[in-house]
Amino acid sequence: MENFYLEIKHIDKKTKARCGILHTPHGNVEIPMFMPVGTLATVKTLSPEEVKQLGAGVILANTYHLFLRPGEDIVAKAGGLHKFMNYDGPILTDSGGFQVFSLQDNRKISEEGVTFKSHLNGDTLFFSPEKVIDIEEKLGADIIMSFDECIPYPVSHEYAKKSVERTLRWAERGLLAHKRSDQALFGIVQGGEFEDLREHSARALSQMNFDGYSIGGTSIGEPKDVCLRMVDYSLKYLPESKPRYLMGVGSIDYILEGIERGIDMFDCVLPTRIARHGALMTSKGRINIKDAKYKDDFSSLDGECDCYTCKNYTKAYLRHLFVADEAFGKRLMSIHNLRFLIKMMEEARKAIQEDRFLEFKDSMIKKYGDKRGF
RNA sequence: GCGAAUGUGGUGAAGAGGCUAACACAACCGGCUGUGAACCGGUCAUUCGUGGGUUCGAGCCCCAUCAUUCGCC
Repeated sequence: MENFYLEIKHIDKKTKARCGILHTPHGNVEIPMFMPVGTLATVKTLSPEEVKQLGAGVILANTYHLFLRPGEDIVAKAGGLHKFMNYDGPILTDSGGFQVFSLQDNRKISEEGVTFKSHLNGDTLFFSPEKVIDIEEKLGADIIMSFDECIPYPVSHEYAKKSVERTLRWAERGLLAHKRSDQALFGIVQGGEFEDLREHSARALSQMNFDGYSIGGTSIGEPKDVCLRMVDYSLKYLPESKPRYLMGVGSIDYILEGIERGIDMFDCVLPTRIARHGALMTSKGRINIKDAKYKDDFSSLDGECDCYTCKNYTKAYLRHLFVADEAFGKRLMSIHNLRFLIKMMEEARKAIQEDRFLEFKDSMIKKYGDKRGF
């Protein structure tokens, strides 16, 4: 695909961390980046303008959810996702592989695809790699993901192998089915915690010439060292010239570990979800705004933050809004958490440019080291 | 002053003689990682207005007392 490519500007001298620009049909974005999740074609509680103001490069939306409601044909009729949700920046659609994984009890996997039951009304439905690509083409995101099976952890080598092989065949089928030339298609490395399978998956996908590659199957309850091993095994065999996307990772330490290893893109529901539930990422660690100690704390959330929330509101007010279950509170806290992560990415890019990513990472981790991880 | 009803945690209350007083809300504290998620989990009455009695055993039965509410003077 022509108008989609990664321009690597600099690689940190002491690590594999890299920074640069990802060119997409809806604008250029800097990497490494964090992508806010807007499953249902909206980052919950925020307007597209707000998301943009936070400095977010890409918004994620979900094939599975939009297929169920309102349906890809409605979105196509609206003129595609960008018009439908009034966002002119780059959009990425996840394939639904992860959703099918979380539907575990209500699905059946075969060579052809996955039969599953809608979580909305119990309808029996079917996804094949071709069907998913067809939906994603109708949705019209800039980056689309191929349909994969996200295997659980732990899992036997035997099952992981069988699954990886099938996911590779699905990747190939998706690639063949993909017709639109204005959408980048990413392949997804799987293979559980097994080095040989990750290698096989990454090598095989690399030969298929996707526009980018992502690492899937992490952040599903495995210990941190296992997660990082899976990333290492996968990354080793992926082409350096293409964007690399670590799916579903959004905690501060994991993101930094990922960047150090050469990951360019991250997405996660964590910042927005925990914000709606009253947890905030601050330069002093995580805080739960509902704690009684903030009842009369009229200081800002985070003195080092430049977001709208921190510049204009106090902890006491945020706590009040949260306790009173006011929508505005969830919005203010989502703004903050997203800005916090996005700002961290901005600082990480700068650190990479200046060959001091390791120092940056260590100082960040030191700040959070004794606190609970996000 | 007389009559009636009711007294269980911060609140609304279950509980009609038998294990550690249900449940909900509030409060307090956690968690959430390609959003089935404005969700989930934990803690929260050594004690039933008070005092006495009956009973192997009482929040539940009896007596007294206090309080509250309603009705009548």
